[in-house]
Amino acid sequence: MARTAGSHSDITGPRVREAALSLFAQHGYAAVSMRRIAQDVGVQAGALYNYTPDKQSLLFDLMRGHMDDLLQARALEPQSATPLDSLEAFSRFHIRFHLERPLAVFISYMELRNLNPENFATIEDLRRRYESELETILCDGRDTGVFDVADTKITTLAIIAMLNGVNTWYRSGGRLSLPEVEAIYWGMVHKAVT
Amino acid sequence: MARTAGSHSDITGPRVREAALSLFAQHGYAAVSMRRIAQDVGVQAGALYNYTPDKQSLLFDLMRGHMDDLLQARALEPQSATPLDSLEAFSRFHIRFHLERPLAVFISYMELRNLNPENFATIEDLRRRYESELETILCDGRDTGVFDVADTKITTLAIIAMLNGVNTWYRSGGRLSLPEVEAIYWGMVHKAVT
DNA sequence: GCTTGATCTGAACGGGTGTTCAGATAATCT
DNA sequence: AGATTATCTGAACACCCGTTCAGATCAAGC
Repeated sequence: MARTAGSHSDITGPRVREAALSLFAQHGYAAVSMRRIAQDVGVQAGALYNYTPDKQSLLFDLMRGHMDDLLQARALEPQSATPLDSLEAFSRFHIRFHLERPLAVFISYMELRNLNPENFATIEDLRRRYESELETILCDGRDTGVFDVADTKITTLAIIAMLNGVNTWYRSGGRLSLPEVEAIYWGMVHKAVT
Repeated sequence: MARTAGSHSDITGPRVREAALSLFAQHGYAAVSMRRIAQDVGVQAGALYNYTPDKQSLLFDLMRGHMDDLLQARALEPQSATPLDSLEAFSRFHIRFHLERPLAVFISYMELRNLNPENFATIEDLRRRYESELETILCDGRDTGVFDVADTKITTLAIIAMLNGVNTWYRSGGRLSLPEVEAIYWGMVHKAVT
Protein backbone atom coordinates (compact mmCIF):
# COMPACT_ATOMS: atom_id res chain seq x y z
CA MET A 1 0.00 0.00 0.00
CA ALA A 2 1.36 3.38 -0.98
CA ARG A 3 1.38 6.65 0.93
CA THR A 4 0.84 5.36 4.41
CA ALA A 5 3.61 7.32 6.09
CA GLY A 6 4.36 10.96 5.39
CA SER A 7 0.88 11.44 4.11
CA HIS A 8 -0.84 14.76 4.44
CA SER A 9 -3.48 13.43 6.77
CA ASP A 10 -1.17 13.79 9.75
CA ILE A 11 -1.00 17.49 9.02
CA THR A 12 -4.42 18.24 7.55
CA GLY A 13 -6.37 16.46 10.27
CA PRO A 14 -5.13 18.66 13.12
CA ARG A 15 -5.36 21.73 10.91
CA VAL A 16 -9.04 21.03 10.29
CA ARG A 17 -9.69 20.84 14.01
CA GLU A 18 -7.65 23.99 14.68
CA ALA A 19 -9.50 25.96 12.03
CA ALA A 20 -12.86 24.71 13.26
CA LEU A 21 -11.96 25.55 16.86
CA SER A 22 -10.99 29.09 15.99
CA LEU A 23 -13.92 29.77 13.67
CA PHE A 24 -16.55 28.19 15.91
CA ALA A 25 -15.27 30.26 18.83
CA GLN A 26 -15.29 33.47 16.79
CA HIS A 27 -18.56 33.19 14.91
CA GLY A 28 -20.43 30.27 16.43
CA TYR A 29 -21.04 26.77 15.07
CA ALA A 30 -24.15 27.63 13.07
CA ALA A 31 -22.57 30.69 11.45
CA VAL A 32 -19.49 28.84 10.18
CA SER A 33 -19.72 26.87 6.93
CA MET A 34 -17.66 23.88 5.96
CA ARG A 35 -16.42 25.93 2.99
CA ARG A 36 -15.13 28.58 5.38
CA ILE A 37 -13.27 25.99 7.44
CA ALA A 38 -11.83 24.49 4.26
CA GLN A 39 -10.65 27.93 3.19
CA ASP A 40 -8.67 28.35 6.41
CA VAL A 41 -7.13 24.92 5.96
CA GLY A 42 -6.30 25.67 2.33
CA VAL A 43 -8.35 22.90 0.85
CA GLN A 44 -11.69 22.33 -0.87
CA ALA A 45 -14.75 21.65 1.27
CA GLY A 46 -15.07 18.05 0.11
CA ALA A 47 -11.63 17.20 1.49
CA LEU A 48 -12.81 17.90 5.04
CA TYR A 49 -14.86 14.72 4.87
CA ASN A 50 -11.68 12.69 4.94
CA TYR A 51 -11.29 13.89 8.53
CA THR A 52 -14.79 14.09 9.90
CA PRO A 53 -17.99 12.23 8.98
CA ASP A 54 -19.92 15.48 9.26
CA LYS A 55 -19.99 18.96 10.76
CA GLN A 56 -21.70 17.80 13.93
CA SER A 57 -18.91 15.32 14.68
CA LEU A 58 -16.35 18.06 14.17
CA LEU A 59 -17.98 20.09 16.94
CA PHE A 60 -18.47 17.09 19.17
CA ASP A 61 -14.87 15.91 18.81
CA LEU A 62 -13.61 19.34 19.86
CA MET A 63 -15.80 19.39 22.95
CA ARG A 64 -15.22 15.76 23.81
CA GLY A 65 -11.46 16.27 23.47
CA HIS A 66 -11.59 19.30 25.71
CA MET A 67 -13.53 17.53 28.44
CA ASP A 68 -11.21 14.51 28.25
CA ASP A 69 -8.19 16.80 28.57
CA LEU A 70 -9.80 18.50 31.55
CA LEU A 71 -10.55 15.31 33.44
CA GLN A 72 -7.17 13.80 32.62
CA ALA A 73 -5.23 16.89 33.68
CA ARG A 74 -7.24 17.03 36.88
CA ALA A 75 -6.53 13.37 37.58
CA LEU A 76 -2.78 14.00 37.21
CA GLU A 77 -2.79 16.76 39.83
CA PRO A 78 -1.22 15.81 43.17
CA GLN A 79 -3.60 14.91 45.98
CA SER A 80 -3.97 17.32 48.88
CA ALA A 81 -4.06 16.47 52.58
CA THR A 82 -6.97 18.60 53.77
CA PRO A 83 -10.24 19.82 52.26
CA LEU A 84 -8.92 23.38 52.42
CA ASP A 85 -5.79 22.45 50.51
CA SER A 86 -7.90 20.46 48.06
CA LEU A 87 -10.16 23.44 47.43
CA GLU A 88 -7.19 25.71 46.86
CA ALA A 89 -5.61 23.20 44.50
CA PHE A 90 -8.90 22.83 42.62
CA SER A 91 -9.41 26.58 42.30
CA ARG A 92 -5.89 27.24 41.05
CA PHE A 93 -5.98 24.26 38.70
CA HIS A 94 -9.32 25.33 37.26
CA ILE A 95 -8.14 28.86 36.52
CA ARG A 96 -4.82 27.75 35.09
CA PHE A 97 -6.27 25.02 32.90
CA HIS A 98 -9.07 27.16 31.52
CA LEU A 99 -6.88 30.17 30.81
CA GLU A 100 -4.58 27.94 28.78
CA ARG A 101 -7.29 27.04 26.23
CA PRO A 102 -9.83 29.84 26.08
CA LEU A 103 -11.22 28.85 22.68
CA ALA A 104 -12.03 25.28 23.68
CA VAL A 105 -13.56 26.51 26.93
CA PHE A 106 -15.66 29.05 25.10
CA ILE A 107 -16.98 26.52 22.60
CA SER A 108 -17.62 23.89 25.24
CA TYR A 109 -20.33 25.86 26.90
CA MET A 110 -21.50 28.20 24.14
CA GLU A 111 -22.19 25.45 21.62
CA LEU A 112 -23.86 22.94 23.88
CA ARG A 113 -27.23 23.56 22.26
CA ASN A 114 -25.82 22.71 18.85
CA LEU A 115 -24.99 19.16 19.91
CA ASN A 116 -27.48 16.47 19.01
CA PRO A 117 -29.15 14.89 22.05
CA GLU A 118 -26.81 11.92 22.27
CA ASN A 119 -23.66 14.03 22.03
CA PHE A 120 -25.11 16.54 24.47
CA ALA A 121 -25.69 13.80 27.03
CA THR A 122 -22.10 12.63 26.67
CA ILE A 123 -20.63 16.09 27.25
CA GLU A 124 -22.98 16.81 30.11
CA ASP A 125 -21.95 13.59 31.79
CA LEU A 126 -18.28 14.55 31.58
CA ARG A 127 -19.05 18.02 32.90
CA ARG A 128 -20.98 16.62 35.83
CA ARG A 129 -18.11 14.27 36.56
CA TYR A 130 -15.76 17.23 36.83
CA GLU A 131 -18.15 19.26 38.96
CA SER A 132 -18.65 16.34 41.32
CA GLU A 133 -14.96 16.48 42.17
CA LEU A 134 -15.47 19.95 43.57
CA GLU A 135 -18.63 18.95 45.37
CA THR A 136 -16.82 16.06 47.03
CA ILE A 137 -14.25 18.51 48.37
CA LEU A 138 -16.99 20.76 49.71
CA CYS A 139 -18.78 17.84 51.37
CA ASP A 140 -15.55 16.66 53.01
CA GLY A 141 -14.87 20.16 54.31
CA ARG A 142 -18.39 20.59 55.61
CA ASP A 143 -18.34 17.18 57.33
CA THR A 144 -15.04 17.98 59.06
CA GLY A 145 -16.39 21.35 60.09
CA VAL A 146 -13.87 23.52 58.23
CA PHE A 147 -16.35 24.72 55.59
CA ASP A 148 -19.59 26.57 56.18
CA VAL A 149 -21.67 25.95 53.08
CA ALA A 150 -25.46 26.25 52.93
CA ASP A 151 -25.85 23.85 49.99
CA THR A 152 -22.99 21.92 48.43
CA LYS A 153 -24.61 21.58 45.02
CA ILE A 154 -25.29 25.26 44.67
CA THR A 155 -21.95 26.25 46.12
CA THR A 156 -20.26 23.98 43.61
CA LEU A 157 -22.00 25.69 40.72
CA ALA A 158 -21.44 29.13 42.20
CA ILE A 159 -17.71 28.58 42.60
CA ILE A 160 -17.32 27.18 39.10
CA ALA A 161 -19.36 30.04 37.63
CA MET A 162 -17.15 32.53 39.43
CA LEU A 163 -13.93 30.85 38.34
CA ASN A 164 -15.15 30.53 34.74
CA GLY A 165 -15.64 34.28 34.73
CA VAL A 166 -11.88 34.75 34.52
CA ASN A 167 -11.96 33.72 30.88
CA THR A 168 -14.19 36.65 29.97
CA TRP A 169 -11.65 39.30 30.88
CA TYR A 170 -8.15 37.84 31.37
CA ARG A 171 -5.58 38.62 28.69
CA SER A 172 -2.01 37.44 29.12
CA GLY A 173 0.32 40.41 29.34
CA GLY A 174 -2.40 42.45 31.02
CA ARG A 175 -2.44 44.20 34.38
CA LEU A 176 -2.35 41.01 36.42
CA SER A 177 -0.19 37.92 36.16
CA LEU A 178 -1.64 34.42 36.32
CA PRO A 179 -0.39 33.82 39.90
CA GLU A 180 -1.95 37.11 40.99
CA VAL A 181 -5.26 36.16 39.42
CA GLU A 182 -5.12 32.74 41.03
CA ALA A 183 -4.45 34.32 44.42
CA ILE A 184 -7.30 36.82 44.14
CA TYR A 185 -9.86 34.22 43.13
CA TRP A 186 -8.66 31.69 45.65
CA GLY A 187 -9.03 34.37 48.31
CA MET A 188 -12.66 34.95 47.35
CA VAL A 189 -13.46 31.25 47.15
CA HIS A 190 -11.78 30.63 50.48
CA LYS A 191 -13.73 33.34 52.25
CA ALA A 192 -17.02 32.38 50.62
CA VAL A 193 -16.96 28.85 52.09
CA THR A 194 -15.54 29.49 55.57
CA MET B 1 -56.79 57.52 7.18
CA ALA B 2 -58.27 54.06 7.72
CA ARG B 3 -57.14 51.26 9.96
CA THR B 4 -55.11 53.16 12.49
CA ALA B 5 -56.67 51.70 15.61
CA GLY B 6 -57.45 48.03 16.12
CA SER B 7 -54.90 47.16 13.52
CA HIS B 8 -52.97 43.94 13.77
CA SER B 9 -49.65 45.65 14.24
CA ASP B 10 -50.28 46.13 17.94
CA ILE B 11 -50.55 42.38 18.27
CA THR B 12 -48.17 41.13 15.60
CA GLY B 13 -45.29 43.38 16.60
CA PRO B 14 -44.93 41.96 20.12
CA ARG B 15 -45.56 38.47 18.83
CA VAL B 16 -42.64 38.79 16.43
CA ARG B 17 -40.34 39.79 19.28
CA GLU B 18 -41.66 37.01 21.51
CA ALA B 19 -41.15 34.37 18.84
CA ALA B 20 -37.68 35.67 18.04
CA LEU B 21 -36.75 35.73 21.73
CA SER B 22 -37.85 32.16 22.26
CA LEU B 23 -36.29 30.79 19.08
CA PHE B 24 -33.00 32.69 19.42
CA ALA B 25 -32.69 31.41 22.99
CA GLN B 26 -33.43 27.84 21.98
CA HIS B 27 -31.43 27.47 18.79
CA GLY B 28 -29.22 30.53 18.54
CA TYR B 29 -29.51 33.56 16.29
CA ALA B 30 -27.63 32.09 13.35
CA ALA B 31 -29.61 28.85 13.39
CA VAL B 32 -33.02 30.54 13.30
CA SER B 33 -34.43 31.69 9.96
CA MET B 34 -36.86 34.50 9.37
CA ARG B 35 -39.24 31.93 7.89
CA ARG B 36 -39.13 29.95 11.13
CA ILE B 37 -39.95 33.06 13.17
CA ALA B 38 -42.79 33.87 10.78
CA GLN B 39 -44.13 30.35 11.19
CA ASP B 40 -44.37 30.80 14.97
CA VAL B 41 -46.12 34.13 14.51
CA GLY B 42 -48.51 32.59 11.97
CA VAL B 43 -47.53 34.83 9.12
CA GLN B 44 -45.41 34.78 5.96
CA ALA B 45 -41.75 35.76 6.19
CA GLY B 46 -42.22 38.96 4.23
CA ALA B 47 -44.67 40.31 6.80
CA LEU B 48 -41.94 40.39 9.44
CA TYR B 49 -40.38 43.31 7.62
CA ASN B 50 -43.28 45.49 8.69
CA TYR B 51 -41.87 45.16 12.21
CA THR B 52 -38.13 45.10 11.80
CA PRO B 53 -35.82 46.49 9.12
CA ASP B 54 -33.79 43.27 9.20
CA LYS B 55 -32.85 40.23 11.27
CA GLN B 56 -29.92 41.98 12.91
CA SER B 57 -32.17 44.74 14.26
CA LEU B 58 -34.53 42.12 15.64
CA LEU B 59 -31.70 40.68 17.73
CA PHE B 60 -30.39 44.08 18.72
CA ASP B 61 -33.80 45.36 19.79
CA LEU B 62 -34.26 42.36 22.08
CA MET B 63 -30.88 42.89 23.71
CA ARG B 64 -31.21 46.65 23.87
CA GLY B 65 -34.66 46.32 25.42
CA HIS B 66 -33.35 43.87 27.99
CA MET B 67 -30.49 46.12 29.02
CA ASP B 68 -32.78 49.13 29.22
CA ASP B 69 -35.18 47.19 31.42
CA LEU B 70 -32.29 46.13 33.62
CA LEU B 71 -30.94 49.62 34.16
CA GLN B 72 -34.39 51.11 34.65
CA ALA B 73 -35.45 48.47 37.18
CA ARG B 74 -32.20 48.96 39.02
CA ALA B 75 -32.71 52.73 39.10
CA LEU B 76 -36.16 52.24 40.64
CA GLU B 77 -34.79 50.17 43.53
CA PRO B 78 -34.71 51.97 46.90
CA GLN B 79 -31.36 53.34 47.98
CA SER B 80 -29.57 51.69 50.88
CA ALA B 81 -27.81 53.39 53.78
CA THR B 82 -24.57 51.43 53.98
CA PRO B 83 -22.31 49.68 51.46
CA LEU B 84 -23.19 46.36 53.05
CA ASP B 85 -26.91 46.98 52.63
CA SER B 86 -26.29 48.22 49.10
CA LEU B 87 -24.40 45.05 48.24
CA GLU B 88 -27.16 42.88 49.64
CA ALA B 89 -29.78 44.85 47.74
CA PHE B 90 -27.76 44.58 44.54
CA SER B 91 -27.23 40.84 44.92
CA ARG B 92 -30.88 40.13 45.62
CA PHE B 93 -32.07 42.45 42.86
CA HIS B 94 -29.71 40.88 40.35
CA ILE B 95 -30.88 37.36 41.10
CA ARG B 96 -34.54 38.29 41.13
CA PHE B 97 -34.44 40.34 37.94
CA HIS B 98 -32.45 37.77 35.99
CA LEU B 99 -34.57 34.81 37.09
CA GLU B 100 -37.67 36.63 35.88
CA ARG B 101 -36.50 36.75 32.25
CA PRO B 102 -34.15 33.84 31.61
CA LEU B 103 -34.55 33.93 27.82
CA ALA B 104 -33.56 37.58 27.46
CA VAL B 105 -30.63 37.05 29.84
CA PHE B 106 -29.49 34.02 27.89
CA ILE B 107 -29.62 35.81 24.56
CA SER B 108 -27.98 38.93 25.91
CA TYR B 109 -24.71 37.25 26.51
CA MET B 110 -24.82 34.26 24.18
CA GLU B 111 -25.54 36.28 21.07
CA LEU B 112 -23.13 39.17 21.64
CA ARG B 113 -20.87 37.94 18.85
CA ASN B 114 -23.74 38.06 16.39
CA LEU B 115 -24.17 41.80 16.82
CA ASN B 116 -22.51 44.05 14.29
CA PRO B 117 -19.71 46.21 15.74
CA GLU B 118 -21.85 49.28 16.31
CA ASN B 119 -24.65 47.39 18.05
CA PHE B 120 -22.11 45.43 20.05
CA ALA B 121 -20.55 48.65 21.33
CA THR B 122 -23.97 49.93 22.41
CA ILE B 123 -24.80 46.80 24.40
CA GLU B 124 -21.37 46.61 25.93
CA ASP B 125 -21.70 50.20 27.08
CA LEU B 126 -24.98 49.45 28.82
CA ARG B 127 -23.50 46.35 30.41
CA ARG B 128 -20.52 48.28 31.71
CA ARG B 129 -22.84 50.92 33.10
CA TYR B 130 -24.64 48.24 35.10
CA GLU B 131 -21.42 46.64 36.30
CA SER B 132 -20.07 49.99 37.40
CA GLU B 133 -22.95 50.29 39.87
CA LEU B 134 -21.66 47.21 41.63
CA GLU B 135 -18.08 48.40 41.49
CA THR B 136 -19.09 51.72 43.07
CA ILE B 137 -20.61 49.81 45.98
CA LEU B 138 -17.43 47.78 46.39
CA CYS B 139 -15.26 50.91 46.29
CA ASP B 140 -17.43 52.61 48.92
CA GLY B 141 -17.24 49.59 51.16
CA ARG B 142 -13.50 49.24 50.73
CA ASP B 143 -12.94 52.95 51.44
CA THR B 144 -15.02 52.80 54.63
CA GLY B 145 -13.17 49.68 55.70
CA VAL B 146 -16.14 47.30 55.76
CA PHE B 147 -15.08 45.34 52.67
CA ASP B 148 -11.84 43.51 52.11
CA VAL B 149 -11.45 43.25 48.35
CA ALA B 150 -8.16 42.71 46.56
CA ASP B 151 -9.29 44.35 43.30
CA THR B 152 -12.67 46.00 42.83
CA LYS B 153 -12.81 45.44 39.06
CA ILE B 154 -12.15 41.74 39.31
CA THR B 155 -14.37 41.32 42.34
CA THR B 156 -17.17 43.04 40.42
CA LEU B 157 -16.86 40.59 37.55
CA ALA B 158 -16.47 37.63 39.88
CA ILE B 159 -19.63 38.48 41.81
CA ILE B 160 -21.65 39.03 38.66
CA ALA B 161 -20.37 35.79 37.13
CA MET B 162 -21.34 33.94 40.30
CA LEU B 163 -24.80 35.49 40.44
CA ASN B 164 -25.41 34.87 36.74
CA GLY B 165 -24.75 31.22 37.39
CA VAL B 166 -28.17 30.93 39.05
CA ASN B 167 -29.83 31.06 35.66
CA THR B 168 -28.09 27.87 34.54
CA TRP B 169 -29.77 25.66 37.13
CA TYR B 170 -32.73 27.41 38.80
CA ARG B 171 -36.19 26.18 37.88
CA SER B 172 -39.21 27.62 39.62
CA GLY B 173 -41.01 24.94 41.59
CA GLY B 174 -37.71 23.19 42.26
CA ARG B 175 -36.03 22.28 45.50
CA LEU B 176 -35.34 25.87 46.55
CA SER B 177 -37.57 28.95 46.58
CA LEU B 178 -36.42 32.29 45.24
CA PRO B 179 -35.91 33.79 48.73
CA GLU B 180 -33.83 30.76 49.72
CA VAL B 181 -31.69 31.11 46.61
CA GLU B 182 -31.26 34.82 47.27
CA ALA B 183 -30.21 34.13 50.84
CA ILE B 184 -27.67 31.47 49.88
CA TYR B 185 -26.02 33.60 47.21
CA TRP B 186 -26.06 36.71 49.34
CA GLY B 187 -24.35 34.71 52.06
CA MET B 188 -21.55 33.72 49.72
CA VAL B 189 -21.15 37.23 48.30
CA HIS B 190 -21.14 38.70 51.78
CA LYS B 191 -18.43 36.39 53.06
CA ALA B 192 -16.35 36.75 49.90
CA VAL B 193 -15.90 40.50 50.35
CA THR B 194 -15.52 40.79 54.13
C1' DG C 1 9.48 3.06 -13.21
C1' DC C 2 5.25 1.22 -12.52
C1' DT C 3 1.61 0.31 -9.53
C1' DT C 4 -1.09 1.43 -5.65
C1' DG C 5 -4.13 3.97 -3.00
C1' DA C 6 -4.47 7.97 0.15
C1' DT C 7 -5.63 12.57 -0.70
C1' DC C 8 -7.74 16.26 -2.96
C1' DT C 9 -10.48 18.79 -6.66
C1' DG C 10 -14.44 20.58 -8.75
C1' DA C 11 -18.85 20.08 -9.89
C1' DA C 12 -23.20 18.78 -8.70
C1' DC C 13 -27.39 17.68 -5.54
C1' DG C 14 -31.55 19.31 -3.20
C1' DG C 15 -32.64 22.58 -0.26
C1' DG C 16 -32.44 26.73 2.71
C1' DT C 17 -31.04 31.86 3.37
C1' DG C 18 -32.38 37.15 4.05
C1' DT C 19 -34.78 40.36 1.68
C1' DT C 20 -37.91 42.69 -1.80
C1' DC C 21 -42.21 43.81 -3.87
C1' DA C 22 -46.47 43.84 -6.78
C1' DG C 23 -50.80 42.69 -5.73
C1' DA C 24 -54.58 40.69 -2.67
C1' DT C 25 -57.08 41.45 1.64
C1' DA C 26 -59.74 43.62 5.02
C1' DA C 27 -60.70 46.99 8.74
C1' DT C 28 -61.70 51.69 9.46
C1' DC C 29 -63.05 56.29 8.04
C1' DT C 30 -66.06 59.55 5.46
C1' DA D 1 -71.42 52.17 0.34
C1' DG D 2 -67.20 53.50 -1.19
C1' DA D 3 -62.58 55.11 -0.61
C1' DT D 4 -58.45 54.53 1.91
C1' DT D 5 -54.51 52.30 3.52
C1' DA D 6 -52.26 49.25 6.98
C1' DT D 7 -51.29 44.64 6.69
C1' DC D 8 -50.23 40.37 4.63
C1' DT D 9 -49.39 36.93 0.78
C1' DG D 10 -46.77 34.47 -2.44
C1' DA D 11 -43.46 34.48 -5.63
C1' DA D 12 -39.09 35.82 -6.94
C1' DC D 13 -34.00 37.23 -6.40
C1' DA D 14 -29.22 36.00 -5.85
C1' DC D 15 -26.71 33.40 -3.00
C1' DC D 16 -25.05 29.98 0.53
C1' DC D 17 -25.66 25.38 2.91
C1' DG D 18 -23.88 20.31 4.08
C1' DT D 19 -22.76 16.49 1.68
C1' DT D 20 -21.47 13.28 -2.21
C1' DC D 21 -18.59 11.44 -5.72
C1' DA D 22 -16.20 10.54 -10.17
C1' DG D 23 -11.95 11.55 -11.55
C1' DA D 24 -7.32 13.97 -11.14
C1' DT D 25 -3.02 14.05 -8.49
C1' DC D 26 1.02 12.35 -6.59
C1' DA D 27 4.10 10.26 -2.90
C1' DA D 28 5.54 5.73 -1.30
C1' DG D 29 6.50 0.56 -1.98
C1' DC D 30 7.76 -2.86 -5.16
